[in-house]
Amino acid sequence: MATIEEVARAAGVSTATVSRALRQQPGVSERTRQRVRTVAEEMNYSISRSASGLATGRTRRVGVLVPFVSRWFFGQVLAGAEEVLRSAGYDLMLYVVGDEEGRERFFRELPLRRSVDAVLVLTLSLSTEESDRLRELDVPLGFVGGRMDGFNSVWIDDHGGGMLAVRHLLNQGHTDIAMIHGGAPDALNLPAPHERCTAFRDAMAEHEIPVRESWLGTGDFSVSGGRRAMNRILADELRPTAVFAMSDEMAFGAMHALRNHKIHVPGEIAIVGFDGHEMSECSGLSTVVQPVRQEGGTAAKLLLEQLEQGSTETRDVVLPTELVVRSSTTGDDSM
Amino acid sequence: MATIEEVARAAGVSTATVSRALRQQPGVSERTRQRVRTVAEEMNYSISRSASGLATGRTRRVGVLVPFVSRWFFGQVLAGAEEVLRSAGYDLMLYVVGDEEGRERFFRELPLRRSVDAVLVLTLSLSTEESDRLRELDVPLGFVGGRMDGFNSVWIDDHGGGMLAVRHLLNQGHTDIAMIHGGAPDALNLPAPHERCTAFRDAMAEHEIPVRESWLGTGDFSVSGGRRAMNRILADELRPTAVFAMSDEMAFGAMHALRNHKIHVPGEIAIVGFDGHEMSECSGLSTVVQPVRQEGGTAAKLLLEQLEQGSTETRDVVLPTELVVRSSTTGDDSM
DNA sequence: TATGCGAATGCAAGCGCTTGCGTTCAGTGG
DNA sequence: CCACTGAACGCAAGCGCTTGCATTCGCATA
Repeated sequence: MATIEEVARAAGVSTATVSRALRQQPGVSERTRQRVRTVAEEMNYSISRSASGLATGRTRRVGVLVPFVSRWFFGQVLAGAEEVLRSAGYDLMLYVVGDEEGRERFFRELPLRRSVDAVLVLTLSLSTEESDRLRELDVPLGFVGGRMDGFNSVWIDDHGGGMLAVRHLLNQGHTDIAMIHGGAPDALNLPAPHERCTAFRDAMAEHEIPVRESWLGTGDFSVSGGRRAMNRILADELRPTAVFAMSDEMAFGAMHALRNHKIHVPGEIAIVGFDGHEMSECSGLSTVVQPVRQEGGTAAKLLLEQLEQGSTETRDVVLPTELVVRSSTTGDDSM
Repeated sequence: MATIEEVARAAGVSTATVSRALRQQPGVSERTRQRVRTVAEEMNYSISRSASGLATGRTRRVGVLVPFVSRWFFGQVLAGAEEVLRSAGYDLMLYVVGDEEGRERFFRELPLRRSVDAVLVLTLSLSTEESDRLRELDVPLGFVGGRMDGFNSVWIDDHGGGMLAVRHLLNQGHTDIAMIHGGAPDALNLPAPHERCTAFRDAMAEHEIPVRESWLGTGDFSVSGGRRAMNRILADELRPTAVFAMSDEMAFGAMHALRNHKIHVPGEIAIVGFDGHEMSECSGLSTVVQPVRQEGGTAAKLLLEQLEQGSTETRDVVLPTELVVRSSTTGDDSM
């Protein structure tokens, strides 16, 4: 594997010139630059990131933290970020810090210290200590899923989105509305889920409809959780006529539960989700669509911009949501 | 950010000793080792991967290639690999090479040259040139989803799994069986999908049942593709009584299509999938479960083993599949 | 022809580690 | 008491780049 030294010798120039030529820096004549490039290509030369990193102090690598990779939402966000990073010539180092143990270890050892130019946190709720620990890294930071001091933040209007969903149900004439939320401390205790909850209560309050507590279920953002929550709600003496699920996956679970109970959707119970999961269309699920990939991509872009400017100034971006109505809330589809 | 130099000075030893102490190498007394460790911790020292990499020629990084991240299957495999790599102290560099453009660029530039100790390819069918290009890297290679020369390979018995599924249908008395496969050149043109197809034909042949070509649909491994395929099959003058879908996601799509046509599952048409997708349980889908996470984890382990032994010898591992029967093929569940 | 001046290029000192080898030193057997 | 030994430790030469500064060179200007 050729080194810059060998390329320099082969091209009859110094290593300095090779370095400058290959990195498009000024101070090299066009003739020389071409020759160096050709020689380098012929020798199948590729720069040693380690050496380059040592010399410059920059790694051209971005660390990305996710709680899971195997869930649709995170996969999408990750894909969006990866695409932007890759086309900017940055490598992406993936850290999955879902379980408590891995997480604890991650923040203790902080393996990305000195090995990453920036860090992107995807929808992972950080404790104060954890975010401080990241700030100590002294590199540009990005966050998807809420606003965060010192982080370039990208999020959606969760409250607005939630209102969209619940008002839609209310407009259909529903008053007996149940809600399936994420989880106890709201699962990942992110602002997003909480906002959607608040939106539910606010929309109900708008119409002066009291919220029935036994119609509030917990589904930890999973399909099976959604099903369990729905079953629990159905165990109540009264039955709602509509359900607002805070994620599509929980909505899917709920729909399965309803099917098992032979309860017709939307005839007997209407249901609306949140996310715009790829399967929502097939399932005929009405949902609040968020631009998932774009969230990851935008966050990556903000990060790269800050990296290039070398500034410490962070930016915030709020992305739009949109209600897509399907057969799970309107009877006009065969269901 | 402290360097080894500063730690050495603070601990009153040479950098050599610090290096050896921290890396658990012999030649340091226990007393010294402890002192160094304490000092390093106090100073919040962390090694510079670049410098270390330059000096040793090893990066403690593994490159992972995936065609997508946002699909359940890939997410799971990736998660399995990540976990193993992380706990072995390796960082994972993610490369998504789904689209043709990114892929072409990836193999041309080969950004992981010199920046990775090993490469893991997840269910991505490589052309001969592409795999040769990886072999040129001269690092241990791993592959999930089939056998590959020069790669530590992990796969499942796709043919056996397919037989399991189809025989199950046959045993239920079905003879009119349709199949939804991945895609034209079998989508990612991996051995796996092809094997499952062959299994279908073999199982049918076992029972001397001819395959009806108009009951073979193409669903590109997606939910919507599965739905389309099912619709196309239903457009045939004859209607099958069972369907074998080569992936759960396509099976989900097919089930939605059936529901839209008000065709009862399994009463009128039974359906069996392949994968063990997390939603298969909720959907009551019978399926051939494969140990997805484990596939990623095993491949990572093989890679690490080879890395540690420094050998060039690769290994192959075949993981088991299992048929899980649910309500989509047996009527005993309310569906 | 002498002089000046950019542009092009080379020199060499790092960047922060690792590691082969030499040195020191306490302990041991003769 | 001395030579010897092995463990513990330090020296310093890299690893392959980048980059500030010095040098060279071609060419226009005086």
